[in-house]
Amino acid sequence: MLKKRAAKALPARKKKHVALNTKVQPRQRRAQATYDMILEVTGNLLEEVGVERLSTNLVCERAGLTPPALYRYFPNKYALLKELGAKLMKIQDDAVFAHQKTMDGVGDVAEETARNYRILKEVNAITRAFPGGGWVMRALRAVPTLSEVRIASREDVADRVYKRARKTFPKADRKDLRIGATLMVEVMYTATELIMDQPEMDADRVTAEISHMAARYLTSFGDGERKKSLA
Amino acid sequence: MLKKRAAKALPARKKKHVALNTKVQPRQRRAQATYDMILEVTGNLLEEVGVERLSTNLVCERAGLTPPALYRYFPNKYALLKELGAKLMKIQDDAVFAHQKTMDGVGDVAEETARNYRILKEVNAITRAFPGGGWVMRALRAVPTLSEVRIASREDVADRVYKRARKTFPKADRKDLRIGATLMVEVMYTATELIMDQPEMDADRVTAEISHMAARYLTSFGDGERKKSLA
DNA sequence: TGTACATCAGTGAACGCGCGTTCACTGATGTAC
DNA sequence: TGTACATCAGTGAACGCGCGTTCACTGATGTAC
Repeated sequence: MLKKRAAKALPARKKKHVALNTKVQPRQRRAQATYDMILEVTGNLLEEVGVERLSTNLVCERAGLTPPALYRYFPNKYALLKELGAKLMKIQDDAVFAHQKTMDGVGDVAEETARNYRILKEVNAITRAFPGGGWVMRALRAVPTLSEVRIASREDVADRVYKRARKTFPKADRKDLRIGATLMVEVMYTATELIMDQPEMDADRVTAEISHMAARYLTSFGDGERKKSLA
Repeated sequence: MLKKRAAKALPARKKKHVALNTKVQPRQRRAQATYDMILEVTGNLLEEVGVERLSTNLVCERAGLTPPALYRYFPNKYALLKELGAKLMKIQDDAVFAHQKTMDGVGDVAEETARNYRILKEVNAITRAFPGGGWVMRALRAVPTLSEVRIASREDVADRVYKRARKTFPKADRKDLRIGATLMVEVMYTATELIMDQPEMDADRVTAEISHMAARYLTSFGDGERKKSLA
C-alpha cells in the first residue's frame, strides 16, 4: 500500500497557551538521534544547574545545536521536562507492575514489608540512574502542568494496589480503600524523593521503615481496630 | 556521520554567590510597612501566576514600588520565597508544638490517630489561609536553597516526636526511632501538600487516613512484630 | 517648644544579558520511477 | 539499477522582551539641642 504524502504543514496558529506536547515527531534516523540527545543533554544539565537555570538556549549550546533545531521538537523547557518526567514515571511504574504481577492479594505485615522493600529498592535505583532524576521528580511536583503526568502515573499504580487489596478485604469501605491505595503509593514515592533530596540520610533504613509503614497501613484494612480508631 | 557544531564547554558563568538573607532590615515604621506589604503582595502573586512567572519586577509593579525599593530588602525572588517559607513553617510548627505540649508519651492507635487528625486539620487550615501557601510549600521542595528551611523545620518537629516516643518505647532501636520520627512527620506534611495540590481529593478522608497511618506506624515501635517484619 | 541635620526610605531612568522565538535559507535523506 | 525530487532536518542571524541590577538623586523621618 502506498503511503500518502503528508499534507503541507499549515501555518502555525496563534495560541495563547503554549502546548507542552512535542511539536514535530522525528521521522528520520538522524532526527531521532537528535531528539534523544536533546533529552539526554537536558537530564545532564539538570544535574549541573538545576531546573531554574535550565533553558532551551543552554540545552542547544550544550547539544551543539541551534535553537530552531530544538524548537522543531520542543516548544519550551517544560516540554523537555514533561518528556523526561513521562519517561521516568514510565520506567518506575513498569518496575512496580512487574512486581505486582507476582502478587495475588495482600499478605501479612512481614510479607508486605518485604515486598515493598524490594520494590522501593528498585525504584530508588532506577531514579538514581536516571540523569537528573532528582530534579525531574522535584519538577513533577513543583510545575503544575507537569504534575498531571505525576498524578496520572501515581493513580495508575494506586489502582492496581486497590484491586489487589479489594480481593483480600472485600468488607472494607471502598472509598477508604481507594484513597488508602493512593496514600500508600504516595508515601512510598515520598521515600524515594527523600532519599534523592537528602543523601545524608540512611537510604536503607528509610526504605525499610517506609516499607513497614506502608505494609502496616495496607494490612490495617483487614483489622477491626481501624473502625474504632477512625470513629 | 552527523555534522554538528562542536559542543562548546559551558562558559564559566561565575555567578557570585547571592545571599538569600534579607539585606537591610527596616528601621522606620514606613519601611516595616513596605517590607510587610512586599511579602503580602508576593503571596498573592504566587496564587495568581505561580513561582515561575513571579519576578521582583512584577512584585514591584503590583506593590506600587520601584525596583530599588524592593532591592533594598530582598536581593532576589528566592529571598522573598525564603522569607515566606520561613513564616509558613513557623506558624505550622507553632501549631504542632502547641498540641505536643499536652502530650506525654505515645498512646494507643486510636488515641494517636485522633491526635494526628486534630493537628493535621489545623495545619491544613493554616496552610490554606496563608497567601500562596500551596506554592510556598512546592517551592520549599523544589528550590534547593529553600529546602534547608523546610528540612530544619521538619527536623525540629521530628525531634519532639522522637523524644516523646523514646519515653514510651525505651527498648526501641534509637536510630530507627529517630528516622521513624522524621518519616512520620514527613508523611503527615505530605497529606497537607496532597490536599493543597489536588483539591479534588476528599480532604477529610485523606487527613483521617494519613493520621491513622502515622499512628499505626508510631505505635508499632512497641510491637514485637516489628522486628520480625524488618528482619 | 522649634528647628537643624543626620540618617533612612524610596524614585527615575537606565544598563547589559539571556530568554524564547522567528525568518529565510541550506543541506541531508528517503523513495518513486 | 541510478537518479530526480519532495520532504525532512538543521543553520545563521536576528528580534523584542522582561529579567536582575545599579547609579545618582529626592523626599521622609526621627532626634539632639
